[in-house]
Amino acid sequence: MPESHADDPPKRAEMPAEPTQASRFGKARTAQSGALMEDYVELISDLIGSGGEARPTDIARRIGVTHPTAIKTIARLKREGLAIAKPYRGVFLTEAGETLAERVRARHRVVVDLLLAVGVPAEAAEQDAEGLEHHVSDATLAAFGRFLRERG
Amino acid sequence: MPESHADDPPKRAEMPAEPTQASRFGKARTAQSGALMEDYVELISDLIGSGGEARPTDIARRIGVTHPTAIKTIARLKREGLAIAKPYRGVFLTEAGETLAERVRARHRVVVDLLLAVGVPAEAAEQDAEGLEHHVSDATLAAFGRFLRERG
DNA sequence: TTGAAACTGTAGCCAAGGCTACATACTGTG
DNA sequence: CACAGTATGTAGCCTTGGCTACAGTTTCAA
Repeated sequence: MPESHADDPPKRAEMPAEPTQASRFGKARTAQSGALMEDYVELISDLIGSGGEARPTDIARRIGVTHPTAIKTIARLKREGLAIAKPYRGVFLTEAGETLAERVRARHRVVVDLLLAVGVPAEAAEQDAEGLEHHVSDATLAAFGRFLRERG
Repeated sequence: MPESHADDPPKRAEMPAEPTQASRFGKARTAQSGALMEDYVELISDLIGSGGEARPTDIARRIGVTHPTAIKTIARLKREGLAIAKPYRGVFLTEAGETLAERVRARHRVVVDLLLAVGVPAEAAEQDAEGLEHHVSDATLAAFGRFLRERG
């Protein structure tokens, strides 16, 4: 969404969400934006790591969307400097993309492990983690790690 | 999004996501759709329960958006049978809306408690719960409840 | 080597969820 | 009771993330 246009001076009428107690909502909402990107980056990294190639069609199938949707998102990945892709030649991650992928993957693991540790059935854990992981803050992630370590 | 159009017969070219191992993504994505609705419904219920009125401006401020955005979302709530609102007269929940609100509230509590129980700092717990709760499946919620009861 | 099949890409549409700008209704004071 | 100020509502625009339809490339097997 509003990807920092750097043009605020004019007027700015209604300033929403001055830090009242409940503007926690805003945070969750904004965070949600990057979720898709993270999924793509993680998947691309996996595909390359385990097979060699990340083709748009495979990505689309794995994410569960049609290929034009995947291609459009990949274009956005490129715009944001996370991936590179020449037409008909597969998708690759930039340095930044790889870094992000690694971070996402690590977080995913911790979330799944935490869910399992508190007794969530394996299947649900894997499935829910996909949705949950994008909303886990650093503080919470750290707490999860601690919990897992302290009761192995 | 594509809210079940009941019109598939024609052609349907590309069927995305036949249950391959990784179509778990789709689930998380779809679930995300209802998140906003849930937040609104919960908030409206809170406002009514604790003060008497749920006005669009208050809702907007609490959610952290401008009032036209809130009004538009409230319109959607009405369309979906979760709320009723006559112009200039505040927003109220339907039976269905109240039921949903109660369910959301209960889930929120469990999620926060679970986070606290595994050692997440209170502030982060409250904040993250807002984003996490919409992705917690029934199975996982049940597991959370069990965990809390069995050690707590 | 040549074509059919599969993959890739483009165009154009839609709904959700944001925003700003403007218009209208309410309400409470003076 | 009038009117200023606030709350509501409307219009119109934007981006994201979906989709279908169609067009252009590659590739692989006859």
